[in-house]
Amino acid sequence: MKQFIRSSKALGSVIKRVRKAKNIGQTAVGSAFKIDQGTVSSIENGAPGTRLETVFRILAALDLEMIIQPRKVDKKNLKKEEW
Amino acid sequence: MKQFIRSSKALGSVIKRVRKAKNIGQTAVGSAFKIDQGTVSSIENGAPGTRLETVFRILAALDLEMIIQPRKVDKKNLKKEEW
DNA sequence: CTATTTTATGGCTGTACAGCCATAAAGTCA
DNA sequence: TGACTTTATGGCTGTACAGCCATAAAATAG
Repeated sequence: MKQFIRSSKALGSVIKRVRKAKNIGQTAVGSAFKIDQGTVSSIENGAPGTRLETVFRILAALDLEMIIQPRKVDKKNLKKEEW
Repeated sequence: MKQFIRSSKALGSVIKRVRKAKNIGQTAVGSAFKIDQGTVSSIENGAPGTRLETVFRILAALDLEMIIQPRKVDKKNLKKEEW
C-alpha cells in the first residue's frame, strides 16, 4: 500500500488514511504534539503552505516516517550511482 | 541508499546530497521552480519552517518523490493491516 | 431521529517564511 | 595564488501560517 507522494494533497490523504486506520481523532493527534485540531484538518486537506516542522510532528504522532527516492524508476533496477 | 527521514534536518541533507550528485547548483534548482537560492540554502540546512509547497517544488526539480511508511518495522514483515 | 463526537471554517494575532537584492564566506579550478 | 563559482547570511516587505477560541457542518452511535 505504498504511495508516491508528489504534492501536499497526496500527503494529506495519506496522513488522513493512516490516522483513521488507527482510530485516532485529529484532536488527539494534535494534542500530543501541540498541533491545533484545525491545523491537522487543513493539512489533511492538502494545505500547501503547511510548515515542514508541523508535518514531521504529525508523522511522529502517527508513528510514520518519510523516505525520498528518485521518480519514475523501476526500483528493481535502481542504481546506487543515481544517488 | 535509502534514508529514513524524521526531521527537517534529515530532509535537507538528502536534498543537498542528491542535488550535488546531479551537479546542479542551488540557483539552478530554484530558478526552474521560482525558488530563491537563499531559500534552497536554508532548506538544505534544515530550516524547520519551510513550507510544504516549497519542499515539493524542490523534490520535483530534482526528480524525487516522497514515500510515507510506518516507523520501526522490518519491511519484510510489514502487514497491510497496519495501514 | 436524536444525541454525541468529529471535522471543517473563520476571526484574531503574533510570528516567520519566501521573494528580492546585496554581499560575505566558502569552495573550485587553473 | 588569484579569478570565478557556489553557498550562506542578512535586510526589507508582503503574505500567510499556526495557535487559540468558537461554531457550523458532517459523521457516527444509540
